[in-house]
Amino acid sequence: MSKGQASQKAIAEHLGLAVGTVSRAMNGYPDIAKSTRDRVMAAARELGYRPNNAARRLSTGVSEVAAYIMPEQTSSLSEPFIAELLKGLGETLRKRGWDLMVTHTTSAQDELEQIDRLWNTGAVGAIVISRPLKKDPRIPLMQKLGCPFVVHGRSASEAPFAWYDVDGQDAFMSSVNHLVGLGHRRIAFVGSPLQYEFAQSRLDGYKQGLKINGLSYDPELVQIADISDAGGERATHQLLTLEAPPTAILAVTDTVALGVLTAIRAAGLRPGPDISVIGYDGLQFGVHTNPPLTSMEQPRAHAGRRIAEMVFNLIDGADPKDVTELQRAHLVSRATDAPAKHPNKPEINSVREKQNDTD
Amino acid sequence: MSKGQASQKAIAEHLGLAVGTVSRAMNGYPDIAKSTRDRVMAAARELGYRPNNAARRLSTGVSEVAAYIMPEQTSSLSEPFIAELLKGLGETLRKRGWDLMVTHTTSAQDELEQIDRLWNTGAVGAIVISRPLKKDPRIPLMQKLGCPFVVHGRSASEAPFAWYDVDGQDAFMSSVNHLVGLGHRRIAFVGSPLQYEFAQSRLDGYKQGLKINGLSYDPELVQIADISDAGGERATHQLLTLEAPPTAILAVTDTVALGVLTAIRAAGLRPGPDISVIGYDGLQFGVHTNPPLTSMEQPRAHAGRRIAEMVFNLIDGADPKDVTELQRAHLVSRATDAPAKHPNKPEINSVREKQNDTD
DNA sequence: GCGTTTTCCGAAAGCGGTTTCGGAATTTGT
DNA sequence: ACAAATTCCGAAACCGCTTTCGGAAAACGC
Repeated sequence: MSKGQASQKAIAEHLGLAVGTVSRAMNGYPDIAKSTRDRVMAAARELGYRPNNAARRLSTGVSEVAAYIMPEQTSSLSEPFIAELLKGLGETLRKRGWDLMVTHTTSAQDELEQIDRLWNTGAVGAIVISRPLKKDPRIPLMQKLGCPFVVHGRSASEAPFAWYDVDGQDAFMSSVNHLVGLGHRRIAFVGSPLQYEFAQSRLDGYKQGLKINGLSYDPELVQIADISDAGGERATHQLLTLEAPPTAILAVTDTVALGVLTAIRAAGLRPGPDISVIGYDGLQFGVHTNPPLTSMEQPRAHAGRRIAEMVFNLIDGADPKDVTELQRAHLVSRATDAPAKHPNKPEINSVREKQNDTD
Repeated sequence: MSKGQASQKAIAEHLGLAVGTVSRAMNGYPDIAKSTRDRVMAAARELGYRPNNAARRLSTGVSEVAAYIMPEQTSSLSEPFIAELLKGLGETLRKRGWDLMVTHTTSAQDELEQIDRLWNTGAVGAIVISRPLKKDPRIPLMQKLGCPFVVHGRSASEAPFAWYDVDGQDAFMSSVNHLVGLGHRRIAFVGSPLQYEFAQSRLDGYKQGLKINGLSYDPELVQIADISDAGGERATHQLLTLEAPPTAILAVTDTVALGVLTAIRAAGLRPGPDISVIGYDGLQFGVHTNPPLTSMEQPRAHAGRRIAEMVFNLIDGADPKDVTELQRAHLVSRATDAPAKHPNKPEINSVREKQNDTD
C-alpha cells in the first residue's frame, strides 16, 4: 500500500548496479568485490532499505516465522505460564530475525487444520506445540508435512521428534518422598485427564513414589479433575469426605492446587498444619495464596529460550532425535508442606469432627 | 522447501486454463463464467489447493497479519491479563483469515524500531499496542507510517486514532465513593509511574473521588510504585509508617494489590477488617488471595474481540476517529472492603502499637 | 605482448499470485 | 445475414528478491 520503502532496485539504480548484484552483495556472495559490497551497504543504510519479507519468502521458500499453538482450553489461571514461555520464545527467535505467531484453535480437529494451513500456505517455517497427548495426532501430521517442530512435553511417537520437557515423573516422585519424610502416609493425588502425557507421567511419578516408600496404592486417593481451581476444589471435596482422608495432597498443577486450598479451608481445616499440599509449576502467585503454596518449580523462563534454540537447531539441519532436553523441577517450600500431625495414628482423621470443632 | 502443494498453475494445467483465469475465478471477478468458476473451485478442492501467503502478499501489498506489541516490562503476575487479550484477538482475527503475531521488545527505542520493521518489511498489515504513555511516540510513528493501528488505552495525540479503553478514572472515583460509603476518610492510593496514561487517569479518578466527597487531597497518601507485588508492598509499607495511616488503600492494579495485602499482613493487620483494599482488573486469582481481593473488574474477554473488530474497521476504511470504545469497570466485592473501624476517630492508628499487640 | 585464469558483475529466469489489456468467440440488433 | 455489442478467457507485466549462468574486464603467466 503505502510503504515508501527503498527496495534493492532503488539501491541498484542509485549505484548504477544490477539488482542481482545488490542482492548478492547483501547476502555475502564471494563473487562481489569488497569495495562494491561496502558501497551497497552504505547505500542501503542511507536509503533506509528494508527487505521485503514476502518477496524473500517467495523466492527462498522459507518463512522466518515460528508459530506457537495455544493449548486449547487454557484457564485464565494457568496463563501466566504461557506468557512467560511466549516471551522467551519471542525474544530468542528475534535474535535470528524470526518472528513469533500465536494461533488459538477451537477444537482438536481445528488444530490439525490450522497446522496444515500454517505450513502449507507458507505462513510459518516452524511450529511449536504444548501439552501433547500421550498419543498426539499433531505429531505424525507435522512429520508428514515435513514441517520443523518442537514439542513442549513428550509423547509416544514412532519417529523421533524434538522436544523440551520437565521431568514430571521425577518431580512427583520426590514430592512423595518429601511428604513421607514429613511423616505422611496417606497421600492423595489430584490429577487431570490422562490423555495428556504430563498427567500420566505425574501420576506415574506419584505411584512410583508410593512404591519406593513402601506405601500401597489406594485408588480412592486419586482424583481426576479439570485443570482449574474449580476442578481441584471438587476433587478435594471428594477426598475429604473419605472415611480415611489423606493427610497430604499432591496437585497436578498450581492452578488445581488453588482449588485444593479452597476446599480444605472450606472444610474448616488449615492447609499446611492440617493437610499438606504441594502444587506443580512454582507460579509466582503461589506466594500470595492462603496460605502460600508449596510447589515444584520448573525453570520456565528457560523453556522459551531453549525451545527457540531447538527450532533453530532443526532449521540448521539437526536430526530431531538429537534435539531433546529434559529439565528437572525443584521443590520451593512455602507454607503448605508440614509434618503430618499424627504420623502413626491414622485414626484421627474424621473430617466431620474437625469441622464441628471449628464451627 | 517441501510443501507438495497445488498451486494455481497446477489447477490451470489440470483444467487447461490460464493461471490468470484461475486467479480471477477464485477472487470472484465478474468476467468469469459461472461454469468455469465452478470447475476451478472443484479442481482446487480436489487438488488440495492452498494459496501461497507470501505470493499473495507480494502482489497485493497487504499482509493479513496483525501484530500485538507486548508491553515492555510485564510482571509474571499481570500476564493472565494479556493472555486473555491475545485469545480474544487471535480468535476474532482468524474469523477473517488473519493471523496474530506477537512481538516482545527490549526498550522503548527498540519498540519503535520493531514497529517500523514490522510495517515496512510487510510482515504485518496492522498493529495493536497496549499501555500507552500519556504522550506516546509510537502513535505519531504509526500515523506517519500510515499503518492501521489500534491502541489498548488512550493517549494524548494531535491526530485522532482508534482506541479501546476502560474508564479507569470513573472506576477509581467510584471506588472512593464506595469506601466513603463504608465510612472511610483516609484513603490512600498506590499508583504506578505517571508517564502511563492509565496511571494518571486512575490517580485523577482518585482525586476526583476525594473532591466530590469533600475530602482533602493529602499527598502523603499517594505512593508511586512499580507495577508489581514487590512495588505494592514497598509502597504500603511507607503508608503504614505514616503518623496517620490510611484506613483504606486503592491499588492501581491487582498485581500491586497483592503486595498491598502482603504488607498489611506483615504489619500484623488484617486486610479488610483493619484496612480496606480495592484492586483493579478483577483478575481471577483475586479469589485465592489472603483474604480474597475486592477489585474493579474490567470486561477483559471482550477487549480482545473488540480490538480485533476495530482493526477490521480500519482495514475496511473507517476513519480512526470513529473507531473508539470506552468500557466501564465494575466493583466485585470479595473480602477486602469493609466498614471503617472508627469512622470518626482518626487517632486510633498507630501501626506500631498494633504490631506490638500481635507480636 | 598475447593466451589463460581470475575477478566481478549484468542479464534473466523464476517464486506464486494479481490485475490490466486485448482479442476471439458468441450473442444481439435490425 | 452482417455489423455491433457482450461474454469470456489468454497473454503478459508486475510485486521484490534469489540464484544461476555467461561474459567482459582485469590480473596473471612466461
